[in-house]
Amino acid sequence: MRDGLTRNETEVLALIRAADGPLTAYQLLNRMQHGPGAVAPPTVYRALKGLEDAGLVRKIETLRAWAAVKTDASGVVVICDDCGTVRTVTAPNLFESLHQSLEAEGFTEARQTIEVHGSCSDCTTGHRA
Amino acid sequence: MRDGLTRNETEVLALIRAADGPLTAYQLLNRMQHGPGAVAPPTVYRALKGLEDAGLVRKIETLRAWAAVKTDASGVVVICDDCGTVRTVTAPNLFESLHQSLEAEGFTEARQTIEVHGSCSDCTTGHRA
DNA sequence: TGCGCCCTGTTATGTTATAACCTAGTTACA
DNA sequence: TGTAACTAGGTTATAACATAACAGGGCGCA
Repeated sequence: MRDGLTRNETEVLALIRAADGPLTAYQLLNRMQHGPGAVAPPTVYRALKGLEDAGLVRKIETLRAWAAVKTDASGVVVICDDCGTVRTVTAPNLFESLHQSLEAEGFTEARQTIEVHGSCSDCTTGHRA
Repeated sequence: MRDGLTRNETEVLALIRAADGPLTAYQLLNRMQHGPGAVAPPTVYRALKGLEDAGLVRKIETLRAWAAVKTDASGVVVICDDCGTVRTVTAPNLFESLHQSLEAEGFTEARQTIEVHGSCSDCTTGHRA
């Protein structure tokens, strides 16, 4: 039974939360190496695994990077390719619709990955170049 | 203007179509090396890029593997974790629902990745262990 | 004290993907 | 014919991502 985060998990979570967008495992590794002590890839990946199991962090498959997005949210992951931010957008109908389509095929879903790339409202309306 | 497939593209497409499930780039590489001539990773990746641009194959992000699935199909990618097969399931309502949710957020979609893992009807009904 | 468990460190390696540069064939056209 | 422009492909090297396997230390507890 796990009731808290380990030292490495805490550090990784803090780094991800402090970042503007998702971070790759090796970006995390670099940042951790600026502190004291040696850090190797397995340290980062173990922490990410723990955080993912705890539902605190999620891997963005299309970016091979990790974001502080709740995994239990019934939302799709939305990635702005201009500013790099990642959010979830709730789309309850979507999951219902998906489930129905799959059920009709006799397919039993275990997990979905739904990631949408595009441009967020801030970037579209020209807040940035 | 491209009006046909190159030699490497033809070979890669044939290998993917002949396979039961998706193949990784390095599985393709191995199979191509059984033929005459040297083959290196860029050869495979270039061919995959061409086939993807032509809409003939698609990368399954969650598997880091490639399948002969049309990219223009308005369907979600469905992967059976038991037998490894990949198909698309059409879910027109889903894309409509997704588009509406994103529009409401002011998000302009460029491309979606929707992959569902689970168990297909054949495997669920016990045709296999 | 001794055992098991969890977390961490360490070394090495496996896997996936691309950069950069070079060569050959084809076409277009002055 | 000569050559510029383009496309495909080959080659070398390396970048980027991920995990296997083993060792040690701290802690709870019989």
